[in-house]
Amino acid sequence: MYQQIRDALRQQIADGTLSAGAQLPTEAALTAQYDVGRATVRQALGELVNEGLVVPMRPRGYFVKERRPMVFRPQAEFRKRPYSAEMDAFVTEHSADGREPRQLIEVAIVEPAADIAKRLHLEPGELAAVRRRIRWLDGEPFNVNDSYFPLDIVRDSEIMRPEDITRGANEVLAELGYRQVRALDELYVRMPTPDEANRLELGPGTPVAYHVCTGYTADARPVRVAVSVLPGDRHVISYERQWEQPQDGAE
Amino acid sequence: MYQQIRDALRQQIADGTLSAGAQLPTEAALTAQYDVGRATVRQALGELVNEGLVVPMRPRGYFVKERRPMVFRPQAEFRKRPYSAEMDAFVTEHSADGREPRQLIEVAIVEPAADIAKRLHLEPGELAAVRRRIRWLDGEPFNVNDSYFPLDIVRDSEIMRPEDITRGANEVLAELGYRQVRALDELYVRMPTPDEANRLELGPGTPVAYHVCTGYTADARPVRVAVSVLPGDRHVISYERQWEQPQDGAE
DNA sequence: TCGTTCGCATTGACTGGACAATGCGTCGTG
DNA sequence: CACGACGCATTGTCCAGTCAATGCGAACGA
Repeated sequence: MYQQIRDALRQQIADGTLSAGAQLPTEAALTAQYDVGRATVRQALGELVNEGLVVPMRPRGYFVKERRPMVFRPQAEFRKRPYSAEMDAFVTEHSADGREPRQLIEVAIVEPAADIAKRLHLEPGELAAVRRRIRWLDGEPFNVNDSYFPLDIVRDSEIMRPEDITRGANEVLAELGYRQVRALDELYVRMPTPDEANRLELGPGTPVAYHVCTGYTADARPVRVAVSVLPGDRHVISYERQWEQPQDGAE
Repeated sequence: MYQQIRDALRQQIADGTLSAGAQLPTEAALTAQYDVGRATVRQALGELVNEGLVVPMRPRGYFVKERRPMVFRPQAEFRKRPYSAEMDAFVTEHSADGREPRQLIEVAIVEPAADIAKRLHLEPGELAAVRRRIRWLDGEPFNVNDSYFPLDIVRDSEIMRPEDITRGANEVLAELGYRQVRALDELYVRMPTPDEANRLELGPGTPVAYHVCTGYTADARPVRVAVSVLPGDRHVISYERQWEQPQDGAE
């Protein structure tokens, strides 16, 4: 059965017989080795592909996938440096040293999708400004990040210009009188839409994290919704938490 | 081609022609409708299954998958009640009212896997206690959560007993003199291993979040590593963040 | 009326083929 | 030596069929 072939190959990948980047036997070789039809071999290989373990490089053969995750730290927006030694070590361990970053920023005025509008407390028809950003690393797309702002508060501000804002869009918002003091993060885990798979060049078997961050001012007004799509094989999402002495425990 | 069939069905799911829980046309119906071989239809349906959009309920047919995510809030361990009104609203929106929870706890002494041992600063061969917990909701497995503790600090404590600790394992740790003041969270997004897929009854096309939380005492000693496996179709992971007035912005 | 058995529609697994698409290397040519 | 054309190995797509597994409902029997 195809499960035997699949499990045998998976075992070889797990125990290192087939190391990262190595080529698997060809379909023809497996067909001969196990004496089955080609469809059976293809089903076995297909499942490994969907598990994200191997990648077909047509027409060169199947290869064991490599994984080099980079740290994605939502808290970095407002706290550049980690405050604990553990996080420091963790970030440097997964650093992008030697890889060449690139990004493209694009600004538009849109009527946001229903879920975005709801988080920004916008009525149907109200407009928002969106800064769309795509990031590359070594020429490969890494993640996309769209930040939405209510149009009436950022109109004519620096945020509408598609250049990199070195001091940060959040700082510009603060200068406009909308300093964020709180944020709510949501993380959804799912398979990518076909559109996302195209833009991020995702192979099958690569899930994504869909990260939505809503930032609030001191008077509880939402002024920013940042939506990120993070391919699972290229990211580790990380948070650091700290609390004061009298803690109320709960399992 | 199979892509046309796949895209047509996906469109019908997206625009509501096929609503959540509805049955898709059978393979035979699609074969006739598009005048193609059955393998072609199966490939189209297979891709939709791998995207997590439809579920095959053999032998009744294919059905549109339903998604009812529940909030997973890592911060709840140390802060039972959300501190912002937004989080309050968000949690109640995705509440589990009317669904029946159940859990099973199991305690063991193990030599932890290398990645766990590293986070706990254990030498190879040193032992750890692990509290393994599986949670169900309405009789369906929901998530698994394994908490590791260095054996030498929890030996003979309440943590070694496989009962529910109402005041929380963290509180017990604190009573033993190991109060946690900091934690580092890591989130990996990937497809489940075959073992995870079995234990959590995951269909194909369901990715998981792999959540690792390491808790530290005031003198930076790691005393607890909690590993959770969260099926993507049943969870939203959520954090709330707050910061003090002088913020250092960074885009 | 209730319980059991059986048929049937449907998907799962598989065969053994065919032709198309594609990247790479080789060979030949200018 | 450089460049282009070609062949080839390999995967992608597809066909037409067979047999097995399975859950549901209908028919049947007590």
